[in-house]
Parts: sequence; C-alpha cells; structure tokens
Amino acid sequence: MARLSDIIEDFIKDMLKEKENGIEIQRNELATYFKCVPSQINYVIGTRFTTEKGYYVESKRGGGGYISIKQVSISKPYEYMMHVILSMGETLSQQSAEIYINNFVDYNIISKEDSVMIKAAVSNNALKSVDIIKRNQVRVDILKNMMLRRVV
Amino acid sequence: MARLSDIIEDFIKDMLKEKENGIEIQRNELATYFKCVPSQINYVIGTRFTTEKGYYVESKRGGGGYISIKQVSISKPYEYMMHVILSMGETLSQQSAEIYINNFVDYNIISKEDSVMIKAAVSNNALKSVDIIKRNQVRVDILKNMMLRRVV
DNA sequence: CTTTCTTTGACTATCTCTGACCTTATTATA
DNA sequence: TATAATAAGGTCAGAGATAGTCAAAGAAAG
Repeated sequence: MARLSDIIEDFIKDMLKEKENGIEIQRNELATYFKCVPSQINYVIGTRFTTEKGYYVESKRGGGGYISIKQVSISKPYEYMMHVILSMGETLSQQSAEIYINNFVDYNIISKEDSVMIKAAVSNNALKSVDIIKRNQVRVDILKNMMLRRVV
Repeated sequence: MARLSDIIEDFIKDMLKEKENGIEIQRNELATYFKCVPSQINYVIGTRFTTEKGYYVESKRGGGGYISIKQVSISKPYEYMMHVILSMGETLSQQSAEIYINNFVDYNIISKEDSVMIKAAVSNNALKSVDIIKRNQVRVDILKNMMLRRVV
C-alpha cells in the first residue's frame, strides 16, 4: 500500500516538472485535497524536499501565505562535488550517504549503475565487520575517496 | 514434516516465479498467514534469500512498510563474478585487491574509470580508521558487495 | 552427546500520521 | 493609527504502524 506521504510527494514532483521556475502551494488547500491534516504537508516537505536532495523551500504565513518549492539548478558539477565533499564532515550514516549518492546521479557526476555500486561500497552490509562506533567514519572516508577519484 | 521455514521459502519462491520484477511483502501479514512470529520471516529471508543465492532484498519500516525481494538474473558475468567472489576468501590485501580489480577490467566487467574508483574504495587510505587487524577483512567485504551489485 | 538449524518473543529502531498549540502577515474597524 | 479579527503557515510530541535484532529454548541431524 502506498503511503499518503509518497502520493503527496509525487503530486508535488509532477507540479515541479511542469513549472520551470518552481511552484507555490497553499498548505491548507493541499491538505484538504488529500484529506489529511495540514502538518502532514510539512512532514512531506521536511522529509522529501530537503536541501540535501536539492530543493529550496520558502514560505510565508498570514493572509496570502504560501509555500514555494524550487529545485536547485545543476550548473557546475565539479564545484558542486568539491563543495559537498568538503561539507561532508567526519561521519555519515548509510541513509545520508545514499541521499548524497542519489544527488551525484542527478548532477550527472556518476551514472545510475555506478551509484548502485557505490551504495554497495558504503552499505552497512559491506561494513558489517567495522565497529558500529567507527562505521560512519569509515563510510565517509570511503565515499570521499571514491568521489575524489571520480572527479579528479 | 517439512519445516515451516521451508514452506515459507517455497511460498515466496512461487510468488517470485509469477512476478518478473520482484515482489513486495508485508512481514506481519505473512507471519499471520503462516501463524508464526514476524521474526521468523526475517529468519527465512536471512537464510534463504541471500545475495550469494542470487537475491536482492530491501525493506522499509513504519506505516506502509514492506520487504522487497528481487531475483537476480543469473547471467554469465554474474556466474563468473560469483565464482571469483567465492574464491576470494575472508581477507584481502590492497595489492591483491588491485590484481582482482585489474582482472575485472580485462574481462570487461568494469570500465577503467570505475576501476580507479573501486581501487579508491578499498585503498588503505579509505580504510585508514579501520583497525589494521580488521582492514583486510573489511576490504574484501567492500569489494564483494560492490562487484555483486555491479553484475546484478 | 554434540552441533547445527529452527522457532519464539521481548525489546528496539524507524517511518508515518494526527492534533493541540504557536507564530506571523494581512485586513477590517474603531 | 492602533487594535482586533482573520487567514495563513510552523512546531512538536505522541500515537500508530511496520520492520529489525538477538538471545534463549526447542528440534533435528550427525
């Protein structure tokens, strides 16, 4: 059974596809349409339209309020990559790693096939014999090393 | 009498036969159907639907959660890779890893560019924060995971 | 008799949905 | 203009819905 959040996510993504310059939605309107509480719209945006995933969200309260969603432009892959590597920090969960890797595909830095392989390299399964405490540290080291080699 | 785990295994395999693109199951639903505890489903999947046996399993928790199982098509590269992976053993030096990776390039399983990236993933530099004692074990895990996903 | 495989259940982790309460912006009115 | 009413959107904690882990008990095989 598809989750409501997924349905709303798809709905918003469809809207974004049609509009080049981002969209503006009414939170209450959307909630009424999907027969859910307004805060579920926040949940969807908060979990699916994050900065990490390449979205830029703004909103305004009060009369005539709105939520605007834009997709970050993908102009300079190399600079993006270096920026991301430098901003990764010293530790990385499997989940966060996958978000980064999906972004690399979106930015045409790696192919879909490579992304599968890279995800495998940093999966908990591959790192199962690394101490839990160190695992996220090893993960980020591996990902940085791979991505550096790819763009250099 | 056949063990329950075998019955569940057969049931899932029958489902897989009918669906070309893999299946999605509900752990609790299946457990109810077979009148067993949910964790037995994990046991069956963990012992019968492993990567080594050619299956790829993903799951998600929470509302609308699922376990998805896909059967890997047994291609020539897959068989070759499986053979190589099984021969790798439980530990691998950086030097040996590079020999394997070079062979994969020769066999046209990966590109030269990918080989650079894979070598980076299993380099001592990427694994610098893994205990020396465990490093060769982690290295082989990573390489196995990556290569399996590449041929799958 | 020992080892390995199976079954069970208590506890844990994660994701989704809901509602009460809060903050901010605009508009109407005294 | 100051104030009140109205019209948005935001936050957060808790309830609900799944799945995962692990160790111990039980059963089967060697």
